[in-house]
Amino acid sequence: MPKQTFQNLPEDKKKKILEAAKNEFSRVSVTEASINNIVTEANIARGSFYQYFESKEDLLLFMVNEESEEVKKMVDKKIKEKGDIFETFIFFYDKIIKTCKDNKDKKFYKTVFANLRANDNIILGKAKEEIYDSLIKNTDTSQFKNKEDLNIIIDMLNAITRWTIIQTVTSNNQIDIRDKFIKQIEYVKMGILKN
Amino acid sequence: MPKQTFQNLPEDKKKKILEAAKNEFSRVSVTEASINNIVTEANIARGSFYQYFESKEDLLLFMVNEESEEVKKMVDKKIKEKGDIFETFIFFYDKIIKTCKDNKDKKFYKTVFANLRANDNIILGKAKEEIYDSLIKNTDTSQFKNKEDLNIIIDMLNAITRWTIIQTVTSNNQIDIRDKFIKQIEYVKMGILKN
DNA sequence: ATAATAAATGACACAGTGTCATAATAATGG
DNA sequence: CCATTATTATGACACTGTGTCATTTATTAT
Repeated sequence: MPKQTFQNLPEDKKKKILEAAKNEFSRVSVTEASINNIVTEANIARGSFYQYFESKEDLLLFMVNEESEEVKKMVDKKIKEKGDIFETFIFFYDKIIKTCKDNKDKKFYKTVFANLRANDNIILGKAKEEIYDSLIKNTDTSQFKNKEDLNIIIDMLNAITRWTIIQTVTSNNQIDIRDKFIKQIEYVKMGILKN
Repeated sequence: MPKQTFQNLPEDKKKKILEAAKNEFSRVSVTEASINNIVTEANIARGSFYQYFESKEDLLLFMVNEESEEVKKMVDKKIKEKGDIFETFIFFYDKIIKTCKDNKDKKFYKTVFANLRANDNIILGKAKEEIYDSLIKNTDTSQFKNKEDLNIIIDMLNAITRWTIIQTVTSNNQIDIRDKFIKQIEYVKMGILKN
């Protein structure tokens, strides 16, 4: 989280810094991002950056967090509606892709997702845990063969959805990919094999 | 691929360089890896590195390639044996994990896998395409509900396996994770829902 | 022995990092 | 109102790293 100093800043200054950061993080991954570029564009001294943030990772996390919270709320609502875990994961996928497409941030989220580490989650920070908990609590397992395996199933759906999101973001024919995704979810529900 | 100059080097010199590189790549991701560290440990001049390799990415790819080829051959053999795509993916998983555990390289593969980009595949280079082709060609789809969806199914299995590998490599209780993986594959085969 | 080819070297110019002592600005209260 | 204290801003500094290239050294072939 950004330091208090940053929080205290006048709105327009904050905005300018975040804008500059967004440009840099749209260009390259966090690791390759240059603090120099950010401070130059934002017209602040190099030292100031370190007054505001622990690191560039800290800054990026902060920028992504807000959106994570948003998605969390919507997913939470969705699962509570019908308890349908499959529908909810498709909804989650659509939500993320929509976020990527929002014109302003187009390149930003694309770059962020494409440069996730193998181990990183799409949803970061505590929002991730909270979504997981909500899914566990609110999923209707009455039609499941085995209710105790809910966590395993969520994990699997997560793996598939995550991979699809990344494919989508780094590709062009996005409709095709979504169709495949829907089919995959169907297979998970009903099985690949006959009988 | 390394330049001819590197290929021409005496074996022990090559070995020393690869050894140094392995240490560095075990420490941090490619992006963070320092060519300086490698040349210092290998006792070669900085300029020499660039006589041998295009970049550190080039070097890492070369180091991983051999293993990729190895895995490719074994997977190819496996799928040709019975045509069982599910069994083959589990076999693939076990193969990769075994590679990671090979004492010498323990940290190396762990670091490599943990630092994959979202979009990178576990198997790199042309070996990846070849495995895919072989799976498509040799899978027995006679029990499938829909033979035409084989590519979609492979994609899904790939997503799940990939995620499991990464979880395994970056975690401790690996047996637990493998068990979950087996269950997930079973669900994919038979479906989560009753009837 | 000499010419030609290949390999090795490290200085160079550049880009980026995080820190820190100091300067500028704002807030507080007597 | 000024003085003191707290907060914010600054950029030089010492580092570590990058890729290049003219030059030196070694090897090979004639």
